[in-house]
Amino acid sequence: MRPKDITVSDSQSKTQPEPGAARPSPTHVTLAVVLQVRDADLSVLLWQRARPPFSGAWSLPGGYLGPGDTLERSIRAHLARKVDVAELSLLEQLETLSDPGRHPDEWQLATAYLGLVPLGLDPALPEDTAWHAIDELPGLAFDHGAIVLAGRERLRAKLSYTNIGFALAPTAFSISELSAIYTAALGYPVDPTNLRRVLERRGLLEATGERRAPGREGGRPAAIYRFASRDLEVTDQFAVLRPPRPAE
Amino acid sequence: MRPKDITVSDSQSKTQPEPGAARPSPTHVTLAVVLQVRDADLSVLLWQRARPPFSGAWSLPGGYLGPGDTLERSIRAHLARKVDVAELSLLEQLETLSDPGRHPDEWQLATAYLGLVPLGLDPALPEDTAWHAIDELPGLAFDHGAIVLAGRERLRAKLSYTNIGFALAPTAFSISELSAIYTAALGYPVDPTNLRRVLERRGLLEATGERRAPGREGGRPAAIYRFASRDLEVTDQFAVLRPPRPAE
DNA sequence: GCAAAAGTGTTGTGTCTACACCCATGT
DNA sequence: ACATGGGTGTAGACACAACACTTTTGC
Repeated sequence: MRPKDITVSDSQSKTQPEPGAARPSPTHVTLAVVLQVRDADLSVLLWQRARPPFSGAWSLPGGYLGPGDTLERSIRAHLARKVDVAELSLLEQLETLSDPGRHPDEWQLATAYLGLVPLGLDPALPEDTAWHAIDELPGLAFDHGAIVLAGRERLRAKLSYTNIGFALAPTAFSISELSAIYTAALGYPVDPTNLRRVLERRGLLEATGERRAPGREGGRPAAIYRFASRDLEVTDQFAVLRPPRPAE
Repeated sequence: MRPKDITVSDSQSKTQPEPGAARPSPTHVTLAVVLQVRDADLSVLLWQRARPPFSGAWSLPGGYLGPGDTLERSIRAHLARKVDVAELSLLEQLETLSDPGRHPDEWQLATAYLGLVPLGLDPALPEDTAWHAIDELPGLAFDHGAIVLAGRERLRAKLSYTNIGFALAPTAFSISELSAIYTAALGYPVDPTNLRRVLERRGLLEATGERRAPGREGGRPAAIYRFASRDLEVTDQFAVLRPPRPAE
């Protein structure tokens, strides 16, 4: 009844692993698609590889899974070397990639995570790390380009039927700021008027009572809101936020 | 710049892995939540463990990842020992679990898949394998109970905004049969009248022109339909199929 | 008073549920 | 004929987009 294709790590028959060759057991890395709205663009945190393979190419931050770590602890630890982990407002698993050809030199599995950073934070970054607008990505190392797109799609879908917006927004914000965040993340304009009504109907939004002082050009002061919860919740199983109807 | 917590599989500094103890590299298994509507119940394929840990307990089918395999090839191969793989109408990745405590004896990662089998097929099963109605599950080994629930949730959500119904339905069916399938999978009644209109509006349904001969009790013969596509497609990013409004 | 920015009211539309009604067949 | 099950028509509920209008501020 025991699977017969085990080689290493079988507690009964202990074989010496053959390093190099056709490695019997894969290495495992964790990666993260860390997204933030910066300057009205949805951006991703990339790291420039210093050595082969893909030397010089941009890639997702991450690294090997350490002994006894969970996947989540691993990616948090690797990210901590790039960004202050306390600034991550959300971290969730995306998928695990296993194509044997995805790494040229070794058999490597990769578990990808989606991480979000609220607007406004600007963590200090190491030299080899930078934000890139997701619409103008360079070619990425390995299969990382596809992973970034998967992360963006996950975010876009969840904006519709969960309160995930809290993870992109600062703790307090005006409705027009929030609308700008949704617009950047979704890639199409989101009407502030209707956005507020949708989020209010679902009980996601709370008025703080404060108001933002208007700019030098005047204008009515904006009311300041916060999200009622800062934990991910599915608010509408069957959701919302359609793109605008295309003009005739 | 290189992650510092690597042990094995670092091509520069080759260290001898320490087997046993705190194993430096995890084992990796693939598991599948295989679902089918049987007798008006959504059911899952389970396998009764023959040896410790959890000897005698029911668990998800699967096994170790073989050298050079992708995760998907691995779970297909393991499932082939239980069910004819040709009968799987859908297979997609769910999540990868990595809690070090999830297996009592070894450090083991598990990647779970969701598999679907169309109504009507009744594959021959080995002695130690059986279908269980998902609403009356026994306690499962490891963390498999939670994985089953995750699989069911994924299915339920996708019934709303994709054409995933094709994977639960036979190739040809009447609307009332299809409604029974959706009802079993979702756990609440789905009106056949409206189900047809929703699926037709989205262009998912095709009339074959044939009709089903009525039963011994008479009745109008049912028109026979098929799904227009048998590949998974997201049909409505922002979807549908609400539970019935609770009666006052 | 006028421009600018925020917020409210209102209308219209698409998509769904609910349910009454009509159709085709067997006995 | 009438019971049984399938199919159609229609009305109402809702949630949303669109957009005109009103409010509040700075200059």
